[in-house]
Amino acid sequence: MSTAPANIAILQKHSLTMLVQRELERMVLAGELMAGEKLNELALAARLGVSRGPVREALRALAETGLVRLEKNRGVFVREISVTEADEIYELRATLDQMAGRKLAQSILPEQLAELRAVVKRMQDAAIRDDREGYHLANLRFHDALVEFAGNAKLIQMYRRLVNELSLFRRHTLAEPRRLRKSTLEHQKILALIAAGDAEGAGARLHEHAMASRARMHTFVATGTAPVEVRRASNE
Amino acid sequence: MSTAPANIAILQKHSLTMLVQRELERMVLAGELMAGEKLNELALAARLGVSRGPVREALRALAETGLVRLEKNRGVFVREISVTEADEIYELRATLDQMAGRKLAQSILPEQLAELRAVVKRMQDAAIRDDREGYHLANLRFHDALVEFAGNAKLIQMYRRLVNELSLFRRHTLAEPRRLRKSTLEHQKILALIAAGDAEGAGARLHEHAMASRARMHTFVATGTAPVEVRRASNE
DNA sequence: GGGAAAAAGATTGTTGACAATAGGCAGTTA
DNA sequence: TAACTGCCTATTGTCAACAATCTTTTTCCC
Repeated sequence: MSTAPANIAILQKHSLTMLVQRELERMVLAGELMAGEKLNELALAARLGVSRGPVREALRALAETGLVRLEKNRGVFVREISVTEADEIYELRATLDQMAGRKLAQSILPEQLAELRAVVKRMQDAAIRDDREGYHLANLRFHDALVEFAGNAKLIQMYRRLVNELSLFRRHTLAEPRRLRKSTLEHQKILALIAAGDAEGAGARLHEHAMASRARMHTFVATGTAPVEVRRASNE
Repeated sequence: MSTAPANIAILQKHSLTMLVQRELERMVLAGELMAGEKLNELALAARLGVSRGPVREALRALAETGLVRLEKNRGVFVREISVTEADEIYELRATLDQMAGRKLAQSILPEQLAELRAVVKRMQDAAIRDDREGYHLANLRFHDALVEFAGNAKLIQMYRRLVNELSLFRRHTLAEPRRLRKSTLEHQKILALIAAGDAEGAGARLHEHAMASRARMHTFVATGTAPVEVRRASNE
């Protein structure tokens, strides 16, 4: 445990409800609470060292963000995202990505461009090392930063909510090495279009990019395996 | 009051928290609770005939939807939407409208088309009678139906949340009669594009449509009056 | 009279207790 | 054996009381 003064300072700014909400969200996103799992109020309260009140309030809030589902008199469950719903989210995300790309191409600052390039570099390194987890994290960060830099607070809020919900979908189709390298190139291309100020081009490319990952999800669901990349006639 | 059996049935399906949440949302959207107003938990509980528990839970949920704002140890306030934020919402809504139009143009059913045409008819009638309230309602319904018929549950959920938040923005720039008639024509044009299956055209037109209303909002905010329509050289 | 300090009041944050419901178990009946 | 009935337990829904914090009013000093 940490020092008492620090905890006091934290409590002065945040209520227990907010802390519990944040912690529960973390647990869900980290997979400590699994999709479909039933959440016992008393058990959670005991685990977090608070009473049921704050836990209930936090769960009500989380239900609104889509991370949990309430059933009257039956309890709270970590939400399960169906293929249909995941599909809808992918589609929406494609639209939001497109909007972000369009906006960012018209407004990007040098330091933002530098950060995005650094992230792509991390993706590249991860791809070379075949570090799928690292690649995945960098990929998330790339798109999050893209949307963040677009400068629309509501957009980033909605985008993050969608990404969170999607994380409840069955664990990501971990791609094969070839896909990682190819995807890195796609990100570089997107970044180039943004840097060039090509709003429509960047937007279209991002939309495609998101829809392609939606298609891969479908293939994965249908076959139960990562889709085999069709070997292109070109190099590699 | 209604009959006892009916109330029992309602309570069996919905908890007090859910009922309170729904009622509070209604009150906020109806303007019974005004933007910026402080909400007293005890007063609300008394007014609704429940204890503070359900009220607090409902308020936590509403905070997540953006209708209220929480300040620790200070209370809950009906959210106020700044011009900046309204601007962001308008922009996002334009993107979502575009997506809805694109999708709907590829999938619309005869009965959906009929319903949308009926709504436009209501707009037309309201415009002729100079019934601004009626026009406004029909306009809301048109866009809501459009998004609903697009067939993406997440999309409609997001869209409605944005529209709700926007209703907290200072009361709508009630347009002059000429604008009403012109706007009706725009809706007819949009519907025609959708009916013709022109996905890109419908989407683009809807985006424009939403961005124009954003621009009118800005003019309204800047001048404090409804923007005067620039008389076009063409026929009325 | 003005302003700071202190006390009083009001409101929120948190807790524990009670009531109501769902789900499981045993016992009974056909 | 299968299905039904009635208890029992675990869990959720709701409430009221207590503690902590903020706000307002009063008091006191200059």
